[in-house]
Amino acid sequence: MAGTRSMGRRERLRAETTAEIKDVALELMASGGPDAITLRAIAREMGMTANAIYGYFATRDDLVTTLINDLYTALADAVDAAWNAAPAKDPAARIQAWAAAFRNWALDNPEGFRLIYGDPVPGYQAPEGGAAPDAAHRVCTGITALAAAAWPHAGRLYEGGDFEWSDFDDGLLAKVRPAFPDLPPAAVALALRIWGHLHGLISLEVYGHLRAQTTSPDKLFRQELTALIRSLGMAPGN
Amino acid sequence: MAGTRSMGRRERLRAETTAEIKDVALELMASGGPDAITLRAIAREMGMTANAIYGYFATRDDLVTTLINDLYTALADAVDAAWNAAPAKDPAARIQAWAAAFRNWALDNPEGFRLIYGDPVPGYQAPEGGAAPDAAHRVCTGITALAAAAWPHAGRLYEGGDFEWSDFDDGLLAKVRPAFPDLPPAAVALALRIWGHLHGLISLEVYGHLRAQTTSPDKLFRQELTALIRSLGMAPGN
DNA sequence: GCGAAAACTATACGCCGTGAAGTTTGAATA
DNA sequence: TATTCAAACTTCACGGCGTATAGTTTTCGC
Repeated sequence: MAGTRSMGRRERLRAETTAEIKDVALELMASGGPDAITLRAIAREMGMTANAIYGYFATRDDLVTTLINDLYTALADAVDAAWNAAPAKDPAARIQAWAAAFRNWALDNPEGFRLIYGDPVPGYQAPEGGAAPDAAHRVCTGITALAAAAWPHAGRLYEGGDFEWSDFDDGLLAKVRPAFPDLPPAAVALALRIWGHLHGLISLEVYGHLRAQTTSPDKLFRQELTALIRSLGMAPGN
Repeated sequence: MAGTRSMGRRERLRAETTAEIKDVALELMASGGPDAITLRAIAREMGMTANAIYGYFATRDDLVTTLINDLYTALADAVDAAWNAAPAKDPAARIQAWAAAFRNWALDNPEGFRLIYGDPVPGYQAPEGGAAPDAAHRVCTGITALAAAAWPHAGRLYEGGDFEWSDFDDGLLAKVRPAFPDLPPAAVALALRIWGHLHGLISLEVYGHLRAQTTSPDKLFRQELTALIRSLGMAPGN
């Protein structure tokens, strides 16, 4: 927690308790799935009463929303880091690193993935401008960077499709267009499609649907990456 | 329900009650999401006691499992029908019809889609050889048919990848190999990847994640289909 | 008509989220 | 230092949930 030092004792304790609630909630989720996130269970674990948590989160759904925000931000951080760690001179390697980081995060945090991309809260609506939409836009921007890196090779394959800027969300464009001023709308559409491809395989795997079909999801994902790089007009490394 | 006529009065009533329980459960799910499937709510709607349902389903999860089986079978029927309705002479049209049917079913039955592909029951494991794995294999077989139809054009693009028959589930292969005796393992891998592509875009849309990025998911999916057909070495129609 | 089995109800237990009201605690102020 | 007051926390309560156990009613086969 940043700035803990500058707070008064009271605020510091409050911040620590808030953090502990979230930590315990994540532990419970890791061991028992999203449904195990229970105010009473958290309180039990912390030696408190369930109602005490209402001093920190207005409602159980509020707590879950906060967890989603945190997790989505962590996911976005992870893929950004992988992207930045790969050599900028080698777009194919960057793309592979990005996608592999995405899948690895999902496999390492399956319950987190479910919480982010599933819908644990019935009728849950992400608040406008919250951390989760921001993280979602970061992820999409990452894929757009991926598409942008490949656009010199792939553009001629995917241009057209009569996409216009008005087809996309303003918040997303606010992140994407300044970063890649020369990119056409078709490139953003390509990015969203790539997102869909990766998300599909990963979520089938995380939710256990792939397991019923193949014993080698790793191999399948590797093949997917190779095909992705090729479909972007580039040559896959190693 | 088949064979209703030949049953005794008792069995008939029993079958009707069972069907009503499932119907009410589906209605509740449609209006309030999977969490609204509650034994007490169903019983209330039927003018019964919640415990009466235990005469028909051993547990709430059993009921949900049955619903998943029914829904997955309905989905498999829908895509099979679309496939068969398109002219066999035009593989591209068949593929497009299949994929469009998949998406339409999902958009028409979003809660059903969640029930099938999400994980409403924590730690839920599909029983071996049940209706749901069977429907899953049917869906995968459908996509394999799709890959098989395109294999004459697409094979050279996707062969290799060192896939072997042992990489795939026996139940799936039992359906796939007799139907397409000449197909190599790489074609099944391609089919699973295509499944992933479609599933990804559709599930992002059903779960509301696409809405935060684009206002034209239809256009995006149309583009996806065009790219799919092209990536299979064929020419997209209209 | 009768006995058995099936269908259903009644009651109860332990979970859950959450609201209202009361109590403790600790920091700021007079 | 004594007082005050808000924050932190507890207690009690309500209704909803799945489900186990036991009891009651209905209905079919003989």
